[in-house]
Amino acid sequence: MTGDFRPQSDFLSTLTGRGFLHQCSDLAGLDKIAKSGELVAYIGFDCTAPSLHAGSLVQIMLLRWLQKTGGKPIALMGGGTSRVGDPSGKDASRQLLPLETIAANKEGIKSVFAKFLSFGEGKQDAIMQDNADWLASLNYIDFLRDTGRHFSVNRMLSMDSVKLRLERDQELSFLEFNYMCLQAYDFVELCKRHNCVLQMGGSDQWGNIVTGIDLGRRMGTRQLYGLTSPLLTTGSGAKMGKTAQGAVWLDNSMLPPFEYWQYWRNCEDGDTGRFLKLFTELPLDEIARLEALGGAEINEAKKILATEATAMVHGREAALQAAETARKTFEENAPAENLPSVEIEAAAIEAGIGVLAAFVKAGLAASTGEARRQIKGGGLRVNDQTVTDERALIGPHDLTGGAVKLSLGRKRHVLLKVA
RNA sequence: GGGGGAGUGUCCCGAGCGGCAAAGGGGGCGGACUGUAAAUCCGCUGGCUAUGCCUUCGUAGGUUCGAGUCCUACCUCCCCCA
Repeated sequence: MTGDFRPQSDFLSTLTGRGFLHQCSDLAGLDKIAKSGELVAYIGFDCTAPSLHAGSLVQIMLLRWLQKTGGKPIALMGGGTSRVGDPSGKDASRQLLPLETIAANKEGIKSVFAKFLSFGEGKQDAIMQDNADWLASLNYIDFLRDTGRHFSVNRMLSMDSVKLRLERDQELSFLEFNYMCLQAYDFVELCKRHNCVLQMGGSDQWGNIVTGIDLGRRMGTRQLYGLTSPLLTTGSGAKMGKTAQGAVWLDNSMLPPFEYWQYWRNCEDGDTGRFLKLFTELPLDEIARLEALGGAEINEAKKILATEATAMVHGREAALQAAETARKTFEENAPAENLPSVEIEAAAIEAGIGVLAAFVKAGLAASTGEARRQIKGGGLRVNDQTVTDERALIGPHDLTGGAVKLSLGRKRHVLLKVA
């Protein structure tokens, strides 16, 4: 997509070099602005969840690189659009969120951004905006008159996202159709308020971004630009940021640093280089070296990936600790006191707790039934001893340093600690 | 408005003569093999105080010893005609 264009700006050369660039509306034009040091850009984020997960990490890194290369990042919260509900969930299962929840979610998300961006009042400082500020008070008639007339339905119908739906005879509600209008309006509004001329996003946002650029032109803003990142999947095609246990949250209260570290450590061989470029800030030549490691040596690269990626979210100390915990656990098969833990009352241990209940309590099994099945399959271990009797009890004699180590499979370990 | 079809295991797709906790996939989890990878092979994939009990096939009723299966009404979606 980038052709042979050689960007002059630090921003675009970083993006192209690291594999962030999928499409851009005008590379040369954008490059010029980026080089001038006046680039203000935004990315929109949903605030339907209390935090962000690894699926948004590419977007977050885009903003981070923007700031590091002299630009001003804007994180736009979809507080206004969240009030309408998510249109893409076609079964009405997605509820409208109460305003307080949206507010709380915004706070959580902001704390994630704070780890990646420096916020403030300065020229290059990141800011957070909420489109509820302008969308919530929007008057329908005014909107139609001032903005609505600039949207070409013909054009919108020709966009892939819409066209596909029509061709497949899938329902496309008016509400959903309007999302791109609102998003386009956001872009224009941010341009007016903050001189923001670039919207970035995942490649699935391309149509919406272009609609915004178009609206800007019709409404007489400066020339706007759009840029998308590739939609990330793992080598085997799975969506980034989701595992069976749930999303890979970027918040230590929702996902312990150790598990975050593990997520990256367990990436597929073929993803290692790509991920190093996208999710760490190691120099490219260093990455090239790591990427070239063959066979089992690639594991060294994965550990570096895991530690670097974790350091960015949870701090270097926590990252090193996670690395050390993993080393003890997996390489030495030694007890590691910093594994994720769950507390249990002393009295319960005194009396003896059934293995089934213990694994459920530790969150390693969803139900006693599942725990039972795992035992049958040889998947559960207590202090590294495979459990064979589902009626076994865990008592004081199983404690080492006030904790029992419960394991599910090779990789998932939880310490049950006496409170 | 008229005619026809469909909604199944709370991840998805999808079979299902009145005996059904319900075939088969995919996905996921566990085991073996490895390198905490991939591929491959094997097992598991409603809940519980468990030789039994409870809840599941769009919703609510009905027939029946017994209903995912038959009947009625309703809801939702799709197709054809107007």
